[in-house]
Amino acid sequence: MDIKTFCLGILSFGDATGYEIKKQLEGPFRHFYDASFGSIYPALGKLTDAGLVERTELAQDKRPDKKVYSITPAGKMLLMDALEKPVAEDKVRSDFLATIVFSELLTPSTIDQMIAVRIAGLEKAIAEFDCEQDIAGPGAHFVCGFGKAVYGAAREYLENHRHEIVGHSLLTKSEKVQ
Amino acid sequence: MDIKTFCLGILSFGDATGYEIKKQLEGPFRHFYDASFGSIYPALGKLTDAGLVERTELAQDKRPDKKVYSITPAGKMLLMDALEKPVAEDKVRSDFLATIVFSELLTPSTIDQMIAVRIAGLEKAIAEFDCEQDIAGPGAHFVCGFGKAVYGAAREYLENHRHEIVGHSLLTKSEKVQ
DNA sequence: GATATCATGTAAGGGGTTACATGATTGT
DNA sequence: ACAATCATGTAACCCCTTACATGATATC
Repeated sequence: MDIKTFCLGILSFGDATGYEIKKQLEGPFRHFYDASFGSIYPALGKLTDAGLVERTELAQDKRPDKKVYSITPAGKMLLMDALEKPVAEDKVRSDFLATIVFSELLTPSTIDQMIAVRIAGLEKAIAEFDCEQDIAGPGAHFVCGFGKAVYGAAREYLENHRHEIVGHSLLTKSEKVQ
Repeated sequence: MDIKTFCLGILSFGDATGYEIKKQLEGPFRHFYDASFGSIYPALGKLTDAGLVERTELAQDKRPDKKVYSITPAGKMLLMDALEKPVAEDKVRSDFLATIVFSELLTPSTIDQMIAVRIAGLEKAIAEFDCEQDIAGPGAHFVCGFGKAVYGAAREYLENHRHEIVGHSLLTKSEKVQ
């Protein structure tokens, strides 16, 4: 899903500024979709040019004018068509797992700490999926439940199996280079 | 983890050609790390220039010369240093979940089919994690177990909760645009 | 006094994919 | 016949992030 479609989706829940769309991506959703200002603002500009959203400028004191975007009927039609199409496969990039594959080259304490950090990160993410977020509705609820289930399983696996990976090698770095 | 480090990691298990490195990324590992020829070949060139790997050309009949790469001691040192550094957070991009967030705009049958496709994809991935792969060792085994646990939890969640998301809206598209 | 929040936007750069170029052999 | 496998490499392109530019107000 490109950033334009995502913005249309957020705007289908109600009017928002670029800044507010970005804030959505700091909640639980950031765990499976992310974007920066550098892609959000240009996307909103293009959507406006295409007549898929409308822009209302609100003058503000001592701040840039707030630009509130709302989806147009044409935008909503296009959004629904886009959502109907088969979705691309999920893409995961895990430096953590890639490092684990090569973990024979690491010291046990490094691996152990890496896993501890990862468990902490998973717990933080699970807590985020638990919180109330701006966009409610059955879709967001389902997704948060999914996140909790999957990240919970990841944490559990790490806790139950970390002993299998830590301590497989006790060589020092200079010995390993041989 | 950049592609150069990944190539060094694969080569730490044994010599390989660019083609063979790419093949590794068609097994279970592709679910958390991917790269194309367009990034692998240039990476191997740079690693060779930097003296981190060595290239042996094997002439072949009716085919481009096979170029077998092997990691040098300097390369192994650099790899171990790179692996020791704190890893970046996992990055997930799920058009599937993003679409679910906006699923109020979809017909129940579309959602239902999307979930069915996703479950099938997860089952295929789980089977891949189950197979024997070229790179064995405790790291790869741990990672495959992780994949099975996490993807299994995802499949289970979808099976147990799909009824909560399907059928929340029975409006036709023209009604929804209103 | 420093950091966070609010609020928008641009430009350079990075990391990657896709498509192209080449071409025999083997399996369906 | 057609697709897949083997085998390498380049170049254009794309999308996105990072950093920059601007600046008041509120919080710690």
